[in-house]
Amino acid sequence: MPTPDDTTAGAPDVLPGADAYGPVQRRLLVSAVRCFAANGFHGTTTRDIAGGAGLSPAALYVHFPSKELALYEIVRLGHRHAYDILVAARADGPSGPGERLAALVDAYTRFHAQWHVLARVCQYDLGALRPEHYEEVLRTRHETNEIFRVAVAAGVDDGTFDPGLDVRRVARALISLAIDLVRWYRPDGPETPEQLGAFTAQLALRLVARPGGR
Amino acid sequence: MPTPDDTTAGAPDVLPGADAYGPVQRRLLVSAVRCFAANGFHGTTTRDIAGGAGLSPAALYVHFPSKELALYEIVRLGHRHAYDILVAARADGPSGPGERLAALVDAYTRFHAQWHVLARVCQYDLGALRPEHYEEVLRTRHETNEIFRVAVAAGVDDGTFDPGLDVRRVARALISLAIDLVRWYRPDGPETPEQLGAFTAQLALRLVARPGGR
DNA sequence: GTCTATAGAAGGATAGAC
DNA sequence: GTCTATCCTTCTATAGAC
Repeated sequence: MPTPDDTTAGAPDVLPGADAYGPVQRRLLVSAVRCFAANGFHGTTTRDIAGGAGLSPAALYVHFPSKELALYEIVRLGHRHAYDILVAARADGPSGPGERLAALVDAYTRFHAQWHVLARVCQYDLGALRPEHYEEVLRTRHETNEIFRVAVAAGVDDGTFDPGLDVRRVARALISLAIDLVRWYRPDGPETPEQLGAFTAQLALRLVARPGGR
Repeated sequence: MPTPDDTTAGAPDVLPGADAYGPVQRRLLVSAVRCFAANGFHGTTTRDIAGGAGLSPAALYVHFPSKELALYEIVRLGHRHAYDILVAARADGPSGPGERLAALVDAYTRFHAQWHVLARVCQYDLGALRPEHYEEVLRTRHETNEIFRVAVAAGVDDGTFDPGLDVRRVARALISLAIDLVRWYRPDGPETPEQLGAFTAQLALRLVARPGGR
């Protein structure tokens, strides 16, 4: 669906929901995401960002009041998109706690693989946000994590999962499995996002399974 | 064992094996680890590092030829220490594949929690290393990961673990569980490194268990 | 080995022409 | 909205006194 042509009009492969921006803003955000992912916020200059979008250094400030606000826009977009994907996965079709949890882990893992450039920025550069922006992002993260905790708790409560599970810790582990891949995932590797999602979902079901059950 | 007194002589709580350095180098490295962990390599100035050690900006260059080499020293120390801990855990006592894998995951998790400030730098700031230093660190990481792959394979081969396991992917998942905690672990939280290690080791055994077995 | 002082380069952000 | 030019700050690293 997305074309790699980010010079003209295509929605680039590092920015979901890029349609919400004008073409120049979009090019700047795409350039910023790539720069931040490669060198971190503090390792990226405003000249890098503008240059990557084919603009002069000053042009950045026509579209964003500061480098930090460009980062905030990116991080907000990424977190919002991840949240939306989980909500959609949760609503998808009627199913029991196992299927539902597997769908969530699958979707969350696929998200981090498919948008790994953006996801990397969302995980590694949070500390560069100003305190008020950081707090706002943390709120979204909390809601996202809560989806997993509720999904694990549902299976524990109705007896589908191991009743002895520590819900918060298990949910945290599932989130770790999905997120940590931004540290090592490369799109030219042997695994597709779909394969990674399916495998991680399998692991999730192993983690919550009843001891003797199958 | 370590005292929080890093002004005079104590081995500080962010630098294992600090005895290998002189007192001033040690103070500089401790300051650098804390700064890098808090703000990243590019977000840290040489003044921050020197100031944190109670020295003038120029003093850093008496002990390290550049900021990057101070980072390299830190990252090398952290990776070496993690590797040593795994080798020690692997050698500890006679046991089957399950006990051995649990011991590895336990030790690796405890390491990342106990030395979370250092571990954070080792995970987040690798990209700031010069290429030749980065390559060297990658070699150590490969050896570390190999320990987990061998431990998983041993249990698969002798039938203790699920024979259908994908060894590389499962080992990678176990490593993810241990490493990802540097992203969220805080020492003032409700869990001790020991509790985290024990819990993650439990999860590891669930991941490798035979489908029907207990 | 530590300091003060500073060189020399690069960074974030702005001014003003077009 | 984009450009060139530049302000002013901050940065890494060095010079030279003590």
